[in-house]
Amino acid sequence: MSDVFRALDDETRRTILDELAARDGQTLFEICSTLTMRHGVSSSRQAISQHLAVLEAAGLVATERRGRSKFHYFKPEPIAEIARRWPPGKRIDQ
Amino acid sequence: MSDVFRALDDETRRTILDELAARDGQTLFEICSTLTMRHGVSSSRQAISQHLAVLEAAGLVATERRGRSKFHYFKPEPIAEIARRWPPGKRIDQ
DNA sequence: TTGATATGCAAGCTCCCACTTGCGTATCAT
DNA sequence: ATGATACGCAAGTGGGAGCTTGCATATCAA
Repeated sequence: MSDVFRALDDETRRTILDELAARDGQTLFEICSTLTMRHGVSSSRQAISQHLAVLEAAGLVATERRGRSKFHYFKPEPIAEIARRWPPGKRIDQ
Repeated sequence: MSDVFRALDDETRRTILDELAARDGQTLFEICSTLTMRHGVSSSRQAISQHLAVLEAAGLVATERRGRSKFHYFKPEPIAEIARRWPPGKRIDQ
């Protein structure tokens, strides 16, 4: 559970989640490309790979290997758990 | 916006939010006491004070001064924004 | 098999974050 | 005014996170 918050505490990892939420099932190289093209991110391949490992350990990304490629899928469940931990409607203030 | 994720990436700060969500409007000393009593946390007063400053900068906690006491209130809005950024029902997988 | 592709592992470096420590300030009771 | 209470500021320290670098592994095409 604490891995989720640590994983989300990084701008590059949040951008990766945005990108996977838009186009699911990308490989590492595809993610590296789209991060450089569409978003202004220009990190190395190893950096992105380590970011994906952190996201996977947190349960925010699931992976599937086919051949020499590894496809990545966004899993929104851990984020829904965050919203359930601090629901907005417990108090009546503001 | 990135301050919210950084603020949530700390076990003590998350416990403070839990505590304020349960009993809103506590002072710094009250928070120090309840953290030690109910939860197993035993941080110094200065540490808790700095944690509250981080939470306030992120918009997760609002404060109100009366006399020499400062009362702290939990604001769930930034967390609702997180849930809105990655909604669960965008895809049909899982 | 050879070479290219796609990814993984591990050590080292730098920098930021949480915590401590010491002092300072404002408010209240006596 | 004096002391006690409740909190704030700022410098210093230790540990962890992200990034790089270099090498290793596995898959596919020729």
